[in-house]
Amino acid sequence: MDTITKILKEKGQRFTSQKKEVFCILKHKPQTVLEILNSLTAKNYLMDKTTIYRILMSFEELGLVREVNLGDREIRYELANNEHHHHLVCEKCRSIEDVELNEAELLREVKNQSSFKIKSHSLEFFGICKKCQ
Amino acid sequence: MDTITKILKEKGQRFTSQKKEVFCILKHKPQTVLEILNSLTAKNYLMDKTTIYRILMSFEELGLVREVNLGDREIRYELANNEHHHHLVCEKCRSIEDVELNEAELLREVKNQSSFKIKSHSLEFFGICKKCQ
DNA sequence: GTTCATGCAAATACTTTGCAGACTA
DNA sequence: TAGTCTGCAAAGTATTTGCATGAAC
Repeated sequence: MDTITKILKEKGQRFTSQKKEVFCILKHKPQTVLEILNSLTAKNYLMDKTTIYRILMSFEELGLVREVNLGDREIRYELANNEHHHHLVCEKCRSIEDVELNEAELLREVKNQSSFKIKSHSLEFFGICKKCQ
Repeated sequence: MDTITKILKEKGQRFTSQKKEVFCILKHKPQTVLEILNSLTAKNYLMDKTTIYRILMSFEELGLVREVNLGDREIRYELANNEHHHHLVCEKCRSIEDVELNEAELLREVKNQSSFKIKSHSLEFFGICKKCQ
């Protein structure tokens, strides 16, 4: 929460209460714009949809937030600075579990194959959760 | 192209020329609905947008097609049975490079951590391509 | 011939834009 | 106080739905 103010300040941007709320709500899990809106409403924090779109766009450009696709034709957003982790998505109940993996080996493999300069990656697993099996 | 007719038949579905065209167009690269429409138009094959939506939805349910997110707020579709591979996406020019990786080790790691039954996964890398560096 | 699929039109839903007023620094 | 940000309204896109016609088997 401290880095965010610094990053915003560097770009001459303001740290508003709306930005704070969006940032906090994203700590829980990746969410679509509508889900974020609903989460905020549930917390009794009313905010216009447009503002959410604008904040997400700005956060994404600043590298604070990244997109996640959980395979249901929706784009979700999650914090980028969170401990880097990946998702197990249940195709039945759509629940999300987190896993932490060591992907150093993978990155090395890519480096060997290509002169592409990797800055980030996204890795999602799809299947059936314990409950639904 | 043979498996597809079989899979469709099993579900009592028809193999139409529209489905064939969508299937073929997806061989080249992951594309959004609009991109598919444009690719087909360029080939002089006119098809209604609605039909593309419906075919993609059906292909996805049958496991023939999967979603890909290249980080630009668009959902693209690609063939699922293609040799399994991953993407290097250039954040500057938005070009896509393919890589093949051995992810057996990763899958094993997940298995150790969770009783989730994995059926598929998606892995994308973001960064800067050789040209744009 | 039966059943499923497509195209068109219309209805919804989602996202972006412009601008006046509010707020941060 | 200057300059950014927000909310509202409206415009612009994208996606879904319903139904009549057409195509596959």
